Amino acid sequence: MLSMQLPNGVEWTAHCLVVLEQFGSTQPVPSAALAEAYGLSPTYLNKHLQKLAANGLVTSTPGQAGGFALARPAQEITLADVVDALDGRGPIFRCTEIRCQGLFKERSAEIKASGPCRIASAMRQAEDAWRSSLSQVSITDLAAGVDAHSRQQLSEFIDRKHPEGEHQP
Amino acid sequence: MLSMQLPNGVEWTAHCLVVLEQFGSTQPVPSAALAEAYGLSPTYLNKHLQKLAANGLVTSTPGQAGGFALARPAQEITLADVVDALDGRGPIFRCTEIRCQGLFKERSAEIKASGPCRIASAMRQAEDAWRSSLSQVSITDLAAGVDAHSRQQLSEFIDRKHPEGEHQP
DNA sequence: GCGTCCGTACTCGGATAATCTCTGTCCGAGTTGCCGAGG
DNA sequence: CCTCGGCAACTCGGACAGAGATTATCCGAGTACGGACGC
Repeated sequence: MLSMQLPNGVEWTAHCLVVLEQFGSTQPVPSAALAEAYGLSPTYLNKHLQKLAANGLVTSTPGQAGGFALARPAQEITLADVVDALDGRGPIFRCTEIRCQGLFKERSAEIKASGPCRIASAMRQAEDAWRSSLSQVSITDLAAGVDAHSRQQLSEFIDRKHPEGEHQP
Repeated sequence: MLSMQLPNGVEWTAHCLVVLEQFGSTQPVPSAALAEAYGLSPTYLNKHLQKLAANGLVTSTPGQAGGFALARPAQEITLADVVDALDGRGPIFRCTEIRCQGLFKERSAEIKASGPCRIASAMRQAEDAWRSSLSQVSITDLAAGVDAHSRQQLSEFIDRKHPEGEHQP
């Protein structure tokens, strides 16, 4: 038995967003290229990117030479946005108010009037700390950690897929 | 589609620990009584309490008049301990190092040498903030939020199950 | 030579199975307390 | 009256199904580019 963990699509799309940052909002990158670059399942990655598009993080352009591109400046996209988009911003801890059940069913109104459940409060506070930490990390910060060699390698690979205005007889 | 959330056993056992705090480490409380008090599944709650016992949070005494009791002072048991015991202290975010896969498979050593993955670092930092917040809330703090009427109601209910030295012809 | 039309190839997008964790339930092993018999 | 043995009931503990979410995959709808045709 392992433990609670958030969908691994978060990791995938986070890396993809860093790649998209490298190419700006002008040049769309197909999901198939991103998947091939990182050795991921193309269709499944596409599914995750769709969620990001539905939440307004990236724009999707269909047709030839289409793909995904950042919808906003990279500084304005944070890890919290990614998690919210993929995981549905639902609270990690869902209070079912069991303090008002069983023996205490009759007094639920009285109990709730005496104050909020402290367990739920503590959990929410911890979750706020988590989200706050995530919201302070933008795609720009993440991109700064990629070494130059990898960036160049990516650039060449994507440009090979998009012969945008050069060579080839 | 809902969202990632931690097992609801956390909520159950947290409330149960508050009850156990009320009775101290002297008087064991059966899991069946706790389940009936809060209207929960007796066997499933038992399963969760077993995990707490396995992690040294509570002591389990078998036989008649047995049950569960706190293994440590309530101040020394925090919500972080509960989450770790039930959820297996595994990290929420598991980095699979996809930055070293696909195109970059050949250069994995070089990339890892250039520094840790910033996505993983940010995630770990956020998780640390979460754990830190949880570790600052003890069972004592939670017990302070229970109204007196509920405490008395619980005391009467449990004592009725444990006629410890009084009445009955 | 230029504009228009059509075909093709590529993209995203949603609908469809397989796998795994969590949820819930059951029954067995072990221990304690009680009751009766014996000294 | 005290001690010992057996019985019964209750407890925890782990093994056994079911539901839900995540993971993974496939195929269809739509769009933009490229070339061919007609003017």
